[in-house]
Amino acid sequence: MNQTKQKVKEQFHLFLSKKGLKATLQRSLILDAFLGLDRSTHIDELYLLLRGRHSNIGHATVYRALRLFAAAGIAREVNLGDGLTRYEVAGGKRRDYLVCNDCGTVTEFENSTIARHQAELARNLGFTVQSLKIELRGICGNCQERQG
Amino acid sequence: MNQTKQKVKEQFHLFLSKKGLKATLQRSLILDAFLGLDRSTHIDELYLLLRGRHSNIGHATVYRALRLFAAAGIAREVNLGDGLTRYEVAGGKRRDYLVCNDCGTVTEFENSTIARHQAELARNLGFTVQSLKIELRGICGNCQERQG
DNA sequence: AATACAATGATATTCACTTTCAAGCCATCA
DNA sequence: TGATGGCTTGAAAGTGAATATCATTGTATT
Ligand SMILES: [Mn+2]
Ligand SMILES: [Mn+2]
Ligand SMILES: [Zn+2]
Ligand SMILES: [Zn+2]
Repeated sequence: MNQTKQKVKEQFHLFLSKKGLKATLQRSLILDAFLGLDRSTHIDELYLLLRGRHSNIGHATVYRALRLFAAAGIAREVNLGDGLTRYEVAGGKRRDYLVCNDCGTVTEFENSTIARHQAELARNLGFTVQSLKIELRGICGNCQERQG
Repeated sequence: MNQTKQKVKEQFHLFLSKKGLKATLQRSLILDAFLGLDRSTHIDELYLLLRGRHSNIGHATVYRALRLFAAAGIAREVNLGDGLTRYEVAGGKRRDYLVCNDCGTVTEFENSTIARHQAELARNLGFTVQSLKIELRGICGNCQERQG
C-alpha cells in the first residue's frame, strides 16, 4: 500500500466523519479502485472494473462515490466535451490538456506560469478563483505524420 | 449591416456552394441571429429567439445549422461541462470563461496575452494548436455577497 | 416545368447522468 | 449486545440535451 494512498484514505475518512456520513464497504472498494489507476477514469470504467471483482456494486453508487470524492477534495472532475465526465486524483500540480481533434488522444502537460496571471485578472472582476482549466485542441504529432 | 458580418455571410455561402449544399431561408435567419449576438449562445436560446420572430423554425434545424457553421469555420463550439454546448462566433477574440461553482453563472472576459505563450508550449510537444480554452471556476461576486 | 437531391421539422431515440424509494447497513447509545 | 435512527445502496425510472428518422417541402439545375 502506497504511503500517499493511505493518506488520501485517511483524508476521506475524516471527511466522512465531519459530515456525519458513513464509511461503507462500497466506498472503500471504489476509492481503492480509483486510486489504483494512474490516469483519469470515468464512471462506467470503474463500474465495470468493480463488477468484475465484486458482484454487488451499483452504477449509482459509483456515481455518488465519485462526486463525494470530488466534494472531499480527493478527486477532480474533468470535462473535455466528449460526453463523458472524467475524474482524476486531485492534489499535485495543475495540468493542461492537449486534445487531438483527429484521434481524440488526450495529452497532459504542466505549466504553472499561466495560472497566477489568469487568476489575478479574474480577481479584478470580483471573482474568487478555485480552479483553472486550460484545454488546447489541435492535431497531435502522430496524426500529423499519418497525414503527411 | 456590419461589414464583418457581410463577409462572414459570403464565406458561408461559398462554403455551401463548394459542398453542394443549399442556401435556405432558415440557414440565413439562423446565421443572422447568431451573428447578431455579441456573446456565446446555445441551441435553445437561438431556437426560442427565432421562434418569437418566425413561426416555422425547428429545433433540429438550429442544431444542424450551428454544426454547419462550425464546419464552415464560422462558429466555435464551447463546452463548459454544464450539459450545454455553446457556440460563439469564430474569428473574433478568444474568450475566457468564469464559471461560478455556486450559482452556475458564466461570465466571459477577454485576455489575449496568454494564448500565444500557451500555444508555443504545445508546439514544442509537436502539437499543432487549433483552439485554446481557458476556464476558471470559483465564486462570483454575487454569491460572495450573499454568503457574507 | 421537370428532375434530382438536399433541407426541414415534428417526432422518436439515444445516452450519460441523476433521482427515487424500499430494503439494508453503519454508528451510537443504553 | 441490541435497539434505534439516519445514512446508504442499487434496481429501476426519470431527465434533458444531443442526435437520428422520415415523410414532406424546398432549392438548384437543366
Ligand atoms: Mn431541447
Ligand atoms: Mn447529456
Ligand atoms: Zn491525433
Ligand atoms: Zn455565483
